[in-house]
Amino acid sequence: MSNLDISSKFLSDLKEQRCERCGSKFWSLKSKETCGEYPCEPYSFIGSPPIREYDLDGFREEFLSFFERRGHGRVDRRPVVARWRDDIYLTIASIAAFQPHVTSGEAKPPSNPLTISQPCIRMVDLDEVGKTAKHLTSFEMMAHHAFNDDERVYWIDTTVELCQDFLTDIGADPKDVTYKKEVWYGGGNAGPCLEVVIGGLEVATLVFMNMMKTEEKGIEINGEKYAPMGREIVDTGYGLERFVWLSKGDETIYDSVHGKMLEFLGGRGPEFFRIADHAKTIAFMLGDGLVPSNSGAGYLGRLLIRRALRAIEEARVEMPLSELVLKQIILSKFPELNRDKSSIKEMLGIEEERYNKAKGRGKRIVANLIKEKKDLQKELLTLYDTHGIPPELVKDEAAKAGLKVEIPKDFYSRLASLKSAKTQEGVKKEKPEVMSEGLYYSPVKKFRAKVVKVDGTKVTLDRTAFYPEGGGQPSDRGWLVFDDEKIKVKKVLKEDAIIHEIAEKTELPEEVEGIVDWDWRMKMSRAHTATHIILYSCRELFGDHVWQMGAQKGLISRLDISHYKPITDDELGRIEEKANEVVRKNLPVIKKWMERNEAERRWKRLYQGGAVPGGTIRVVEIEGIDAHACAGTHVDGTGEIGYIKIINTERVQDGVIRLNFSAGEEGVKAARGEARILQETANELNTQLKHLPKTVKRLFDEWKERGKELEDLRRELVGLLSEKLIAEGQDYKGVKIIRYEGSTVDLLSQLGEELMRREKALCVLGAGGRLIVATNAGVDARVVASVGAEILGGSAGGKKEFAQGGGRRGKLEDALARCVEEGKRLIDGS
RNA sequence: GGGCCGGUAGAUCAGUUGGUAGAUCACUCGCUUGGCAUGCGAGAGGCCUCGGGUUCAAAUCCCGACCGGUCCA
Repeated sequence: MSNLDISSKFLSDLKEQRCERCGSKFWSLKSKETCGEYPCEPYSFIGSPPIREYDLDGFREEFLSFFERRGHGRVDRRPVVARWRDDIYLTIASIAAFQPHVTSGEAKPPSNPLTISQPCIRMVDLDEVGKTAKHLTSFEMMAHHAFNDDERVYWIDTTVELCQDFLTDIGADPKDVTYKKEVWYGGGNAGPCLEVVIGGLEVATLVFMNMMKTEEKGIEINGEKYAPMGREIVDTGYGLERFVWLSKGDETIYDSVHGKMLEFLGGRGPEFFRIADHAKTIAFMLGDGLVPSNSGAGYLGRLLIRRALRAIEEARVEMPLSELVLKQIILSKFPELNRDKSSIKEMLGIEEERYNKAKGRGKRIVANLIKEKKDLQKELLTLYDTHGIPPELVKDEAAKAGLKVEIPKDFYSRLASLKSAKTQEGVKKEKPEVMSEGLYYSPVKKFRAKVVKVDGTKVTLDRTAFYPEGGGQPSDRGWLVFDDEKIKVKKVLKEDAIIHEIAEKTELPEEVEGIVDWDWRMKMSRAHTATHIILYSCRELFGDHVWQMGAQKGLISRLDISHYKPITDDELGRIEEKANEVVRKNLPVIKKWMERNEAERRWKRLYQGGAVPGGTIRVVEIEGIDAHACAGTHVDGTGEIGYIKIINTERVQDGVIRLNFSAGEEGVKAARGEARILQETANELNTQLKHLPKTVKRLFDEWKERGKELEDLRRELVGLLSEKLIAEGQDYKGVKIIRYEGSTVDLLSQLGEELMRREKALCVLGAGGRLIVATNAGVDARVVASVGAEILGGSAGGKKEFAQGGGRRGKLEDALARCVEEGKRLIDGS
């Protein structure tokens, strides 16, 4: 039997049949011509529901308690933002909550078997929402999972029986149920599956995961190869919303699921369906701490928000998006979504404002293009790609100007192909096992170790107290000591093993002594613990949407947090104060290894630094504050940090703010450095530190005032000079020849201008290494200026009536004389 | 994480092959009117984001930083 076959005692009691329409294999109690699923068969449940009527909360509880009674442990939902994964942004299925660590066998499941109702978000069908009767961007996937390892829980038989029992339990006629065989794959796993169909609607999928992706020989599914993984996992998915729809028999799933919301919106139809759907998905995203952004997971949030705003416009609903999202939060009855309500409201307000601005900007850009008579048709793609202007808007604006623009049917797919050509290969995975024994989590400053391997300057030891680079923490430094030698360890990396990079190539004895640069280590440890503290301070101040988005420790460290607006100077001060308060309390910092699922149960905000490998994870807890999954080195009490100085903040992306800071003596140094710069500035201006801002403002104002005065004076001088120069200038064949050496080019150009207004003249003006030729006598000023500039060792150019030039050598006086000569020659010739 | 745009007056934007920084709206003052909408005239308002380079000369060209917009995964 192949890994893709299904056999079950339960199914053998049913009739095995083949669909006349689509050809797929299926089982059911009674004989049927088709597999029963739409479009082979129409939705027969509409108007005549085949099960008892339920609402969302009622059905969810019915499901979970049914499986609880059948020995399944009930497990809390995970957030829709999949922070424990580095391959997906959003939770797209219930099994995603247990991938990859539980499915791979590394970590124990929180319960086995278990049942869960997991809110999921899928963006793939975004365009279908509202257009069809059944597509949603967010839904709850209810499931019963069994992980068959050393002990066998259950496999195909029990799964199908449980399913059938449950369906009967909620009032379905067993004869109405068909099980259709398919092949399932996703998230690196694959296996056969049964689609459970009632009334034409697929309400559940029972997946029997028994294979995983492989590079070697295997069965090919959708272009990828899969081989048996030696573990069997029951992965079921029951669509909560679909069951509720089935139970009500409404025309669309939106009527059944979003009835109250549609009432609140006061309308029905594709736009209203879309608003209801998107508002709920946004509620889950933001409620689970996603901050809208121009990149990363946050972009998916913004995308949905913009779609929702467009739908609101189309439906002419006169309500701000934030109100609709908050309404969905209330209707969904998930209390945890409510926690950061004021931030959610504010974020949506900001996003709405941003959208309106972008729209206004879009209109102006299109208007400009129309004015320039550009081919809008050709610009559609660029306009959307670089400015985010939807083609519909271009069409509307063009229509207002009486122009016709056609939106190509394949617009979005063309855009996609434009992109996919550029997408790069995925990042390769690292994380091999550590071969050397790591001593770096104990306070070991000196150790003896055997030399295992030397490859140039790369040394591997059987044990080491050097912390290897990782988790945003730079590696330890130190020395290897043997005989009479002491060699510097520059860097330590974790590759196959822990590699020590030493300063020079050398012969090493069998055994060496390692000395860790403890001063450096302590600096890094202080910085690392400080990072955790600052993150906590930010969350306390701003709210639950604050997560760590990245960090790098060093003498100057940085912490990136998710937050939707810039941090003010005042807030920065408060973060710093709060962080130092934690330092002063000298709270214990507890590090311990824990089973992943136990740690996850205990702390909800473990994964700040991103996905963490392994079934056992290291947890760093600052007592009474917070705990993170973290592999870095830390101080034992927050008091050891001494002092935290936040240097500044910067915006990394929309929704991500970077805080630069220093800890301990480095913090003091940073603070003193700032003070010194200020003091030097004050000294330079000959003022006291406290008067610095006032003085700088006064000086800057004065400087501007001086500029204006200078301009006035120049104007007066130009008036006087031009009179004088005209009087003194010599006449040459009806052209006044004026030659003058002045102080600045600015003055001379104005002077030239003025003289042109007053006289028919040839003006040759010079200042420093530069000269200006202005004339209205019909000769080319550029030629005249070039001749002069040549003498100065440079060149000249400009307009026919007004040229400039200059150089670095030679005498200005000679150049001017030569210009006059050349000017006269040209006048002769004209 | 990657790509594409942009940064000039309070706002929106022009700025020709490098050669004297502009328009429109808003603002201030004056005139027009019984008053308002308006109309006419004048004026004020610019480290052209910052730093470096090329050049006789950079808002303009090159490199870098900072800030902003936008699309995709």
